[in-house]
Amino acid sequence: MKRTTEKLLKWYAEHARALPWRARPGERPDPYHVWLSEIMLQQTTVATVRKRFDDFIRRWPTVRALAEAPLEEVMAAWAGLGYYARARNLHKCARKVAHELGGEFPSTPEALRRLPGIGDYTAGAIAAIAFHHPAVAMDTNAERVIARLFAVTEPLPGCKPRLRTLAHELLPRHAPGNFAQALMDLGAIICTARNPACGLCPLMDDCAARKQGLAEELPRKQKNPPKPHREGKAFWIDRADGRVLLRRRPERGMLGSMVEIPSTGWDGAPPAFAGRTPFRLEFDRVRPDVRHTFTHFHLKLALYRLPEPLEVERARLLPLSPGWFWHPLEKLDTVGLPTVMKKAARLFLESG
DNA sequence: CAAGCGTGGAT
DNA sequence: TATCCAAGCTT
Repeated sequence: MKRTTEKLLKWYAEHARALPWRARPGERPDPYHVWLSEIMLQQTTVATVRKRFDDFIRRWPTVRALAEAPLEEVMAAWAGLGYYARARNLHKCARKVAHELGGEFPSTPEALRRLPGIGDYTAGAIAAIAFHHPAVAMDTNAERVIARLFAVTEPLPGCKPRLRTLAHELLPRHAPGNFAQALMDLGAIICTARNPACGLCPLMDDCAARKQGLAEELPRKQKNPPKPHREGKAFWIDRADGRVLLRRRPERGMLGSMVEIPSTGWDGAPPAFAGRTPFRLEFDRVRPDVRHTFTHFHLKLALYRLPEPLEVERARLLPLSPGWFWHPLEKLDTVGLPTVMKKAARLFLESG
């Protein structure tokens, strides 16, 4: 085994973070736990996942239990975590494992890779961590550590194949799981994107970037394009019996399969209702506006509410499209609103 | 294969 | 306020 790898594993043995989805020393990790945590952690901070992982495990202790759950419940449980395609794929994947694979996750990267929501990184991570399969798991941490260790100056994503090859040369076949997690912990604690703590790094003597004074600027990558500003309107249509009109968004696109307060315009799509406002009703403006930033644009959402709640008999006459539904206000917390809609709902409730 | 896809925290 | 970043995947 390479000396660098030995140093890394020794450091990990002493400094590994204790995380809810990690097995205790000597115990076998549960592939279901590893899989769920890896999906949650895609582009999401450890701090955020820490708060949500246990909720899922408690509610659905096994992949079979998760497969039995209605999609709507899984989406609601995922609300606030973002990148909602992950939740749809999580559910699809659970059903596939439960119904086509006998409830057992595959153990090779190739087989894992065929499951929904599992790409190259996640396949490698599950195989290495849960099944001790000799695979590398190239996430942004691993890429950053390796790029610095070998002073790879070619920018991402072009250098990805080279980084993978270099990582593979360090991979200890007897401890692929610890190697993967060691790279991630080192990247998260020491070899951080900004202000790396090179003075504390167990690999400082081996690091080519440090020797060349390049650590902070590697890996190189293109700048993100600026985010445009968009605007939209959301409508609070409540009923005298304490229900509010909501709708489930289509599966494809922004906030796919999530519940929203009827709104229009902000994603560039035409409104789902005819006329300027839903059902040509009259509305009062509610202040302030909601401001929210998505992956690729800033949103300013103007809020409108009815002057008075609709009488139930009159509300029944509204021609609701499929996907629209009256929801009890006291259960608003459990319906699973995405964050932008949670912000809007809060302002509506405070205004009424 | 470049673009689309959430959110919260740090700077 | 603006920008970047965080255990990426899909089309």
